[in-house]
Amino acid sequence: MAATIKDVARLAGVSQSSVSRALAAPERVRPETRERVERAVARLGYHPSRIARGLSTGRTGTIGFVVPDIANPFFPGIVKAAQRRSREFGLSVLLADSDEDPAIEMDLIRTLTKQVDGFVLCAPRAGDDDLRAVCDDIPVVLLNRRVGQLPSIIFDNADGVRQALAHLAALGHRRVAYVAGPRTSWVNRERLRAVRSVAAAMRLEVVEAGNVSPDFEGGVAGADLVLAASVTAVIAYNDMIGLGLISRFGARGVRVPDDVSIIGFDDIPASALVSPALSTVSQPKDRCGRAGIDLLTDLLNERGRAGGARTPLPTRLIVRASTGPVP
Amino acid sequence: MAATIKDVARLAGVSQSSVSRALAAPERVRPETRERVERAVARLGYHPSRIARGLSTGRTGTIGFVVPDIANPFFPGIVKAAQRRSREFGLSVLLADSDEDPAIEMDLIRTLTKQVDGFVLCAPRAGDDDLRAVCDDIPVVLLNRRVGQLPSIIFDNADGVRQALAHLAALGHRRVAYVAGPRTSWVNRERLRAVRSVAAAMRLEVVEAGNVSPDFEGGVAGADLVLAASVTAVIAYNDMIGLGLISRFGARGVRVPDDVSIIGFDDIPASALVSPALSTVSQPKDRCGRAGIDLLTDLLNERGRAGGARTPLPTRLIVRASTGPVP
DNA sequence: TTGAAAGCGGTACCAT
DNA sequence: ATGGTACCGCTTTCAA
Repeated sequence: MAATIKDVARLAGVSQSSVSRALAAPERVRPETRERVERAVARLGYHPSRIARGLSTGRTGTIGFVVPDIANPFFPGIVKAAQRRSREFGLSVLLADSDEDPAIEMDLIRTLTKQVDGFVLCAPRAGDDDLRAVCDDIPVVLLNRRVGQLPSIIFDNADGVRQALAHLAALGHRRVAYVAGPRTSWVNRERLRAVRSVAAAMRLEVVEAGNVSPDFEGGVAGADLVLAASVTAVIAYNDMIGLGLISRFGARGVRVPDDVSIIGFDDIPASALVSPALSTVSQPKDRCGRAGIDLLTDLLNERGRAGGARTPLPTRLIVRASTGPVP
Repeated sequence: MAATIKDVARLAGVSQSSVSRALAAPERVRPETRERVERAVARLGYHPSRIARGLSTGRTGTIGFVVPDIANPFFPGIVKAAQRRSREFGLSVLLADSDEDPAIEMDLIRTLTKQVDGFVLCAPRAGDDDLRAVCDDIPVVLLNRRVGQLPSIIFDNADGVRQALAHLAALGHRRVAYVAGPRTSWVNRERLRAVRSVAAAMRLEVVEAGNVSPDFEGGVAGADLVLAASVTAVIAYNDMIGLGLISRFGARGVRVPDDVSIIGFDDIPASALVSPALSTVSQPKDRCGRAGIDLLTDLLNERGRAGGARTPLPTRLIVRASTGPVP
């Protein structure tokens, strides 16, 4: 079977220790020794076993990455960036999908804990206390969620809302609906809070519709709620809802943006493809994934333990065809 | 730190061996012993270390899942199903994204090999020989790709093409374009071959356009190629290309489906959302992901080593607004 | 600079 | 049914 460090040692005519050293700290062995080892390694096609190494070092070289739903187009971008960054550090990514279920999420975390050096929890659905408990056992970085002082990377939701409302106000809208996502979503609460305070500051009227599920069907359902509220513009919790709104409005003969303007959140790929294309508050998913890994590796190396108070990542409004002047 | 098997043994007043047995083969220890162990386990919150176990058993309980691009909406469905199924077996999934690069793909496989029990390679981009080499080292299941007799799960592309062409023929179309995806894609070659032979049998004329990249931009580029060929219908290598076609046709004033009909492959979520909605050949992604894991676990348990000649998974044409009668 | 040996946390064989 | 013990492959003292 696969060559072990012993095989290399024998072939090179040195001890295991020397092989280990030659690989981990080349400067600590005589050049000649190093060369003999290297030759043996090459001849045998030797790759050290990560799990054996893990057993003795306590480091697995693997990080756990948990997402609520990999089929939700918001997450792949983040996962991909995290994956790339991890590769640069020589780390593997153990991806787990919790199916939006807090119980499965905690279960996943529990079983993976022995297998990974740390976790990146992307928009975790678990409760604050559960999350805090996990953090006591193992390094954890939260993405898109803030829990006390736990290390986390978040987007500047409030500023995104501000940009969206400013855009609508500039177009003359005075009465705006917010179609809310899941009550359990931290991000939803953030956006809702921002909508309220910013709208008040801008003297806009706000109608809250929902909560609806954060998908296309949720948007379809939300559309009728919105129509009953006689607003001229809508901000949706996310793009999938926004897409559902567009579709249902079309079916009911409500023209977008002539009769009503729509803005979503997330800038998922489909938003640019539908017509009318959906205006949206875009978030730098790649930066988020990258930053998550960077922060976690810092934690793993005991650097900057505090880490809690990272400034939020900037968001950016993308104006597309779904927003227009007030009718 | 975390409790080890020793701690449990001490607390339960038995030997390590008994603890190990009580956990792995409860029927092989006296009920009383088992109970003492269980109590100790509960009190200590003990979870066996997978990596330590892995070292001695040679099994990691983890499978490697490699995809070319997790951001491609075709893959998340498969990954998710595989993940679910793995959970049922108590296996973890190490997901790796090769960024569509055959070299990265092989690199990933190489480094992960020591860390997983086997691989599921989803639509691998590597060459046949490389793939064969991997299979010699470690159990592997191929998804959406066939290489000799290697174990694999594929879709019935030929039948999908047949359904698509039959639909178009029934609508009166006689001259059809195929917008080809990457030349390196096994699936593209399969579909192209099927288009040729089925069209010949149905006495349809076929024009080949492309190859284009398998994304929205590829479709945009392909649209102009198609227009120059004066056909009344198009089959696209995949839905992303189909979406690009719809968009570009719209921009050039070509009406879909009045002037030209379009059919894609994959049934990605966005296809149902655009307008006109894209007709597409749908493939059972969940079954594929599940079957991949099932086949791999069979392999891991030395059952049904042959496995090569699985019958392809059925595909199904979904007719939506993008196909209509010949102009 | 190098080698011997003691773990890391389990499993599994062999006596008892 | 149970305990003792030799590994699994690698890292890391500790001496030499």
